[in-house]
Amino acid sequence: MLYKIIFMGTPDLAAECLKALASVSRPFSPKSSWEIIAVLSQPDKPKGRKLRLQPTPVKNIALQFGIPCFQPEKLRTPETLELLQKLAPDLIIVAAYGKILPQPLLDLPRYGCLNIHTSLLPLYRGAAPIQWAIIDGKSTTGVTLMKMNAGLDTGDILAVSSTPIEDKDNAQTLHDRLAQIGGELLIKTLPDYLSGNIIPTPQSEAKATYARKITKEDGRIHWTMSARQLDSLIRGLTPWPGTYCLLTEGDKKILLKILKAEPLSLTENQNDNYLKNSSNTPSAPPPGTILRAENDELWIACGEGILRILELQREGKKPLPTRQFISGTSLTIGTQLE
RNA sequence: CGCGGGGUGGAGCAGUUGGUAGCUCGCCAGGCUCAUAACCUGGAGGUCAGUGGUUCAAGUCCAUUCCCCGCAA
Repeated sequence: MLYKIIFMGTPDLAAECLKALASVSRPFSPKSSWEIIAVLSQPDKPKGRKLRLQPTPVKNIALQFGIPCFQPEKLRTPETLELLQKLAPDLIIVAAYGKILPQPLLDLPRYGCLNIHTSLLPLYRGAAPIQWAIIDGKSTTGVTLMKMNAGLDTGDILAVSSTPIEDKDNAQTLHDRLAQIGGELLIKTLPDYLSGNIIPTPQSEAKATYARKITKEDGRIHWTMSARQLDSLIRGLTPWPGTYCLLTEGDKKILLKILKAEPLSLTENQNDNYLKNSSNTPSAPPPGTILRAENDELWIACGEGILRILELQREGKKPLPTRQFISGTSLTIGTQLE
């Protein structure tokens, strides 16, 4: 039996899964194997400073493996549906495609449509599960393979694979790991699914949470948050869209990106002492105050605790480690960031 | 031609109306110290991104090329 598969996806994560899937060429049982007969990806979009058109990561992989790649503007057209009907897939696999699949498409393949989602469903349904898991300070996340239905990431679960979120993980490192795990989970689960050895498990609606899309505004640092929360926020939004605050310089406010930081690990007591001693005011300095700026140490007062900045970037300039940033910029203790 | 910032010793920056190129680090040597990533003294290291032009004189003004980055996507 040769299973004809259509793969739908767009960004790096999907490209990694496609690569895994396409690399397994040998039959998974004496009489069975699969073939990716076509790939669907979003239309190329302008990127970069010059707004040049660039192929999607999935398209690149498709080209590399010589798989036909289609990039329809819309799925809900007779033409697109007809195209897919002619391809007559036995199975469709979707990974971060970027569009909702209409019901006729979900019903088209004999084995349905499977989706790879980078969270432990029913947690973090939606667009940005990786980021939100980090931002929320979760200790574990993972990848879920599920059978798609009309809802948003609401389908029955076929398999999961989990991974711990390390203190040093950011959205990039976690993404890369989940992409690899996702690919492995896919090629490991698919044979069992196709031979009917897996019974899909419904998700618990009561436990479901939603991971809404990230915007640039989410990267605005609010110093009233705790140092720990800000650390999670920074890691969750790295490398995109990044976090930033504003520094007043003369009569201008310049954008300051915070690329890397960590909560200062002092005891509560030391913390309090520093907060009191470093300020001219009798009470603790308000959140956003620079408490220390020398060598590798750049300390900012937060709503709770102190954030130690490790790497930052001012607008128009390159990213710099704290030490080098300080050597060229005069940062006065007591200055307020906003 | 989407808007904007910038390319100055090894790193990061300053350089005012054109007139001897500075600062914070780093590096090298010496000193202080029980010791040091701390402190003191001295030192090396730059055809100021490239090219052309204006001028008695250009890092600075004009033109142009290359490269980096923020916004926007």
